[in-house]
Amino acid sequence: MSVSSSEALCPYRLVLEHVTSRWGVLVLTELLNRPYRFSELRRAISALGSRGVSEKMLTQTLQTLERDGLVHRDARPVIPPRVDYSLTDLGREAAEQVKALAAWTQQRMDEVERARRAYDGARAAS
Amino acid sequence: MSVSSSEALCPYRLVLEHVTSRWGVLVLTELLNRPYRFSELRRAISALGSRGVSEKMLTQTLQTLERDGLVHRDARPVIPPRVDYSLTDLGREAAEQVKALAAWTQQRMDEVERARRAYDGARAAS
DNA sequence: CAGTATCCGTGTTGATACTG
DNA sequence: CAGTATCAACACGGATACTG
Repeated sequence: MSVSSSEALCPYRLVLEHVTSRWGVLVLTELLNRPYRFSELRRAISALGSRGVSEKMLTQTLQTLERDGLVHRDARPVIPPRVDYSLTDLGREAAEQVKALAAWTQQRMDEVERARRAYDGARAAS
Repeated sequence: MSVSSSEALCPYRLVLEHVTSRWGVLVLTELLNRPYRFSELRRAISALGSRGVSEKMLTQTLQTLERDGLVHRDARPVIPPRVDYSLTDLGREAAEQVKALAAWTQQRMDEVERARRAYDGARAAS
């Protein structure tokens, strides 16, 4: 999943890729808790993922999600700059779906890992 | 999404990427209807997507999903070869989640497109 | 602080040709 | 039919440096 597949897919597939993209999932689920500022969000994601987001990727992800109407960007013209990101109503719906899928994945993780061991074991015995 | 991210993510993120990968979504939702043979599945996916799957990608996707215990592969030793793919119980659960997300995306597509036009319009007026 | 711009390595993708 | 193997192109992701 990539954030900005430039290819011509059916449009809904594109949105699906955005919300399930590497950082899209994490951004949406984090924002489900509360609004975040840019760097704050960056740190929050780095804290839970195996590795942090680059500024570039976070920017890109946020822009894509904003364009899709899932994330709201509130830029205040102050110094130093302050920008708050939050979910729109649409974004909240998406985030909840994604979170449900992620939750399912976590719940069933042990079954998946058992299946993997079985698969790998069978292959090693070739 | 990519099917086989080789990087070190938390393991559940990996499964999430598999099921939401470009072809993973389509394979799972197709198999939700009924079992398919390899080429049959290939044609079915090509029929609904904007573009077909390459044999390589379909193979890769199926292998990944099989390893995760989501897809069952039934290879009969006959000539010509015949291989049937179907969902496991685990795979059916995953497929239903994915389908729900995809369905949501389709339902809300018009809202997304309105948001996009608004976003692009605002940017064009710079 | 919140980005933008640029470069570059790498992985993923997809054609094509071939095999059992 | 159901794959495997190989190769080339390209997009993605990240590091770095810079800006308002």
